[in-house]
Amino acid sequence: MDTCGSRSVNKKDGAEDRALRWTQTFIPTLKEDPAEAQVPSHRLMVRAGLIRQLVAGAYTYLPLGLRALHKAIRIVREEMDRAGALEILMPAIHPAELWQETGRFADYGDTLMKVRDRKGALLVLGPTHEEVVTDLVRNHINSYRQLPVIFYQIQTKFRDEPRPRFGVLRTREFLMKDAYSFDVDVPHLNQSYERMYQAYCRIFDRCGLKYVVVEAESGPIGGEASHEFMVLADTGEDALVECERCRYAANLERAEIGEGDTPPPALNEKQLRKVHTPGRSTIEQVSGFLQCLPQQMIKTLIYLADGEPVAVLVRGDHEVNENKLRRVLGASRIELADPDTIQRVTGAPVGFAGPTGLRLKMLADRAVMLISSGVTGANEADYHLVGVQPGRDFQPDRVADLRVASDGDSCPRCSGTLRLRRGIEIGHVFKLGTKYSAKLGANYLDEKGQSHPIIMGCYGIGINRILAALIETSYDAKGIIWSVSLAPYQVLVLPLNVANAELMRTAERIYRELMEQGIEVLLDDRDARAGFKFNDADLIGLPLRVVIGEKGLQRGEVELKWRHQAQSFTVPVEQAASRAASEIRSALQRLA
RNA sequence: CGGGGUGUAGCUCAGCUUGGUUUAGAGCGCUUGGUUCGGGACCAAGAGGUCGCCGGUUCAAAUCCGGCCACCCCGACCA
Repeated sequence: MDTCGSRSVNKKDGAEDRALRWTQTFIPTLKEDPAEAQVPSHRLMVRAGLIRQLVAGAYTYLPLGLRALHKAIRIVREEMDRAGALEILMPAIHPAELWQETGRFADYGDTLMKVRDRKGALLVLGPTHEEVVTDLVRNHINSYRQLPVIFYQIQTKFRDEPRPRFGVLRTREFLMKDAYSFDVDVPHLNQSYERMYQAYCRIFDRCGLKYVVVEAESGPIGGEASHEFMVLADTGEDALVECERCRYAANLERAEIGEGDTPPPALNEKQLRKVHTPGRSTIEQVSGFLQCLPQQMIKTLIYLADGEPVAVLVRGDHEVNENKLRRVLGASRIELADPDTIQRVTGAPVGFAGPTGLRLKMLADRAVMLISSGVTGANEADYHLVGVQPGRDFQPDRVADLRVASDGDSCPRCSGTLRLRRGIEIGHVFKLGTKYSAKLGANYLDEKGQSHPIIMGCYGIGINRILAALIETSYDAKGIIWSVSLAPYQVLVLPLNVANAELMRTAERIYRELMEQGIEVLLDDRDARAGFKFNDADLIGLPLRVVIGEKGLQRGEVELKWRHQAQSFTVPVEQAASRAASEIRSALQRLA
């Protein structure tokens, strides 16, 4: 590109600091909110000139956004290296056959992006890389002497999401740090896992994020244990619970519930009695019709566990947690039964099933057993039973924690209370075990020459989400409030009047001195009014602002202001750069 | 995939119901000149649009009808 063309208005600028002068870089700020942006991070990232959308779920990172992204990448890379993980770079295009080997070609379904090459061969755009690393390892690692090893990469992933949304929070193309550990046995896996877990804590601490670590379901990736790193935000897509008293926290998909359920008020019905409830099949309809509370009702759901029908009882105001159900039953596949099956096993249409007289394997949530007199379906169309007493009128085969936790439930670990929160998932660590190594034949030979599948773990971080999550939790009415560690630049030098030569000389000097001290600085050399520049400064949210104005200069002073603080302070001109530099250094120190 | 919404200038939107005085508009942004200059200034003159695409109705379509596409929202789904 020709840099000497029409844009070189400021002739004194060399190419070397182009990115450091506002007039020479590209920061397209917007005064108005973009119509499509719903959440704060999306709105502000667009308005502050960090990103622009190309299609649904794919964004261009502009210079400011890219700088912040690079900051996050750098922190992640430093901590991965420090934890002893080895950086590699795997391809984004994978042969479909590799995915068919593990069965995930089918499991991933439409989320997998597929392309055909010129020969007609089917390729997959990698949504994650278990298959590819495991293929690498099976071909090149075969001895216990080569273990343990952790590989990681920072690479673009592709997932054809059913619904990309919330700006950079859920996209079809995104940057992910994915790491994979390989160990000889579970104790060693646990060590690798712990190492990654600690590295994640350091990464997110350094980013300045406030996060909680929650116990999580491992999802379709499989495995036995997993934790998610969540940034609490009302706009987050994930629901989780957090104990008010102890450190217990879990994704809602996983959250256990303590035994402290309080029984609902008893009905006035002591005897079992059949009542006519024409056309009332939902909890809402029946409780309204019979003038009872939903929590006095017993909801009877017929599930198919690996094809076998089972009855699952929960209180009317509760929901079944299918993950818990699957685990309790030891089943691999759980689904709600179809209407035909329900008619066949209960003798009634959907909405009238009940435990009394039901000849089926029956599981009940603990809260159900505390109902002293309840309402439930009569296994007969248009009839319900009232005065139902667990133990007397039915006896489940098993009582367990089967429901989705809700706000106010008791903590499974202490006597505290669980609170429902929303969060943004920024990192996830899993113990995979041998799921992939067994399928792909990634084995090692032990000291005795015996072959075993390698024990794996996998560890992901959504790099783009780090930025979005930070902004989502750190902004005000004026704009973004960056942490020092992720900010695209650390200091903004803002001369108020670029036409004043002496003032500009001072600004340039402070700017040079800051650069010499290794501080990342942006000089707002635009010929614009003060208010305009202040508003843009607040919008892009650089941590420290140095304002050089005529009045201050007459007193020999410049103004320093932290973006996150309301008050500014003045320092003598000659100390401005060193003071700003030391402020930044100590702020960085606090995050390290 | 189901339901809803929106596509008009770089951005935010009006105009569409009731087709023709609209030669397609406003504000912001952009260009030029001037006045201003510590919290999104003012005046003047400009540049910028196949009204998402294709077809239909009509003497006449941004406006009515049909189809398609894109984007957004709710749900389902999902790291």
